Amino acid sequence: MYRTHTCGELRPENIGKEVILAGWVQRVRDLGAMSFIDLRDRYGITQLVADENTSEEVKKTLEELGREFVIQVTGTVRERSSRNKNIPTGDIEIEISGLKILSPSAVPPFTIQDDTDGGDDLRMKYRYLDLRRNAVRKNLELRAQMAHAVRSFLTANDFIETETPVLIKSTPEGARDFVVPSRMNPGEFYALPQSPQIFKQLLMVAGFDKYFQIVKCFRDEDLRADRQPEFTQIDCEMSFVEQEDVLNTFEGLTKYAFKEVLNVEVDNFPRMPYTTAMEKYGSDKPDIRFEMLLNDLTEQAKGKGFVVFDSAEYIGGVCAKGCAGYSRKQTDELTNWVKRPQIGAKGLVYVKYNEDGSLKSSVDKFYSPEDLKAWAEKLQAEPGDLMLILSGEKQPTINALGELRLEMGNRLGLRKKGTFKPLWVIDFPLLEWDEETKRFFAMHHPFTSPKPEDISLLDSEPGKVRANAYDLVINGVEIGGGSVRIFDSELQAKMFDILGFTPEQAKAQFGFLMNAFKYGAPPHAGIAFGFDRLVSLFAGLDSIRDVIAFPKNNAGRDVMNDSPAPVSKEQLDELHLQLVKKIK
RNA sequence: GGUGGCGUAGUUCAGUUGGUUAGAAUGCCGGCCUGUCACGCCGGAGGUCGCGAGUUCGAGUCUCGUCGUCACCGCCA
Repeated sequence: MYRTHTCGELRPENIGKEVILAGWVQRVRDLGAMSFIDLRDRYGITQLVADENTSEEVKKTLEELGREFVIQVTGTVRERSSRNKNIPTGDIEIEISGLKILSPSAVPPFTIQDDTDGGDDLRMKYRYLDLRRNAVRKNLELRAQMAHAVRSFLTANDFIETETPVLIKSTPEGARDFVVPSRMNPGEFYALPQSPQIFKQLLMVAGFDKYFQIVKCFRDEDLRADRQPEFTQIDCEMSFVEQEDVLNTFEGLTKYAFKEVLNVEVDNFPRMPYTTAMEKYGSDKPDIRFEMLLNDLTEQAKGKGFVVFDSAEYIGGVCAKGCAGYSRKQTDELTNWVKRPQIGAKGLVYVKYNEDGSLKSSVDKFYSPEDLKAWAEKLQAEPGDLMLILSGEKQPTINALGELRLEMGNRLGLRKKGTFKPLWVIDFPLLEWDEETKRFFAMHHPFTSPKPEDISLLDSEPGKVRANAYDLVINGVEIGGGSVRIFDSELQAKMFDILGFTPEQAKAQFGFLMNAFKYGAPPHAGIAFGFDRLVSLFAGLDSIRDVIAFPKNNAGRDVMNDSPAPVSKEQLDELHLQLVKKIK
């Protein structure tokens, strides 16, 4: 037996007890005639003590100890003469009678403590050491708790957890696939799934009725703080349901997770049409922790001789509460902020609605106080507020205003981490026009059903057709999305046609699904949550890397094992692969 | 594919207008220390200033390139 207790469990009631502990040396404090050692495992820290009663043999071993040595210690629990209120085991200590080094440690490159001195790069390279730190391990414990909560909720609701293949067929739609060469089938490739989409629909045809899986998905696209090449989804599909059934079920799941894991009660989730989200929040994933809604000023601001506005397709603004006192420096700062290439606005017009009711703007030359008053009314600005106005082409300007709204929300501290405001964004457009290829793409995926009342528009105005598609958004983060699927072969064929597939192409790509639908496909709908994002949201983190045990960097590299890496000539030969040009 | 930030001791950082021998803290090593818990005190070692060119009498500092890393835009049905 390596240990009788963990390093987090001994208390005064154990005093006098003979125990064996094992763990890592957090720190040795050598006071000369006596020494203290903090012994750490994932459960906590227990203080070991050696003094004049300690054997020479133990003392000798003590001298060899360094940080992160793995040791086993035998001893007696005793009361401390000076207690430490900061740790749960702070009332006791272990008087060492036996000490064994199980495994020595090189000096670690950074300190294993909550406020480590290690930078991100270094901690990634030595991820196994970083994971010893409380702060990092706690995120993964939270992740495990959440996975457990999800399983228990969905299992209790009759969902069947089913695994689907990881080696599947590449499809041209959507993100780039990771491809895997097949040794046994020269010149042919598997792809890793971007999601188990088609398989879960087949499970519905199979009559599974309610399916879920916590599953890895893979997308070969450029990364961000909240995007990894491999990530985890809570993937679900249900039969004989309508949109409302799916929304209610997964609203229930989300609330259950909040309650179980964080003990937080969240309000019912509002439903917001996509068009409202775009027009009022400038985003399809609105952060509704604060108001500051976008408002259209095109009508009010046009035709007064200000050439920038007069030539603009759209003029819109937001009202920053209590910011009328902003200095020239602050407004200049905001102007520069919106002019950054990432935001792309040409400039920023501001109107200060002073406490005394007067109005001061950067365009006073063109607008009378009455004009500005009308703006204030539209933006619901009151004395003391600052109105910020952008103009230009409609869509880019709305996007920029949405970004500006979030930035002001940040500056005003309106985006608090512990506050959770989920909502459903619904009625997404079915199709998206791509300028480059001059064709429509499915905004969600090709199996998403149009709203029945919009089906008549499919031929005349495909861009206006709304889908039975929905996203769960929490605090401006897209947590998940899904749709009601098409289960009618004829409608599905029409969709493929609109998406530019010939019947032959459609058959080659999705023939087995269409074939399956011939044998009695139930109406079905589904949803998938980004599990990593959900965990990082619960943890109050901005990067999903912190909730993944071994994440990749933003170039998709694992800096710990230095992958991806070249493979040998023999491996390539076996896979019937030849490199076109030598890299590096 | 693009924009920007960062790269100096094991680590986190400072380094003035381009100017003598590149500093601090922490960690590490040695010594002292009987109640520490961020122990304390004394001493010591530790540097390819990411790499390569260039400008200059002289480059950690300026220029260009390159590599690494982070954030963002494009991209991610």
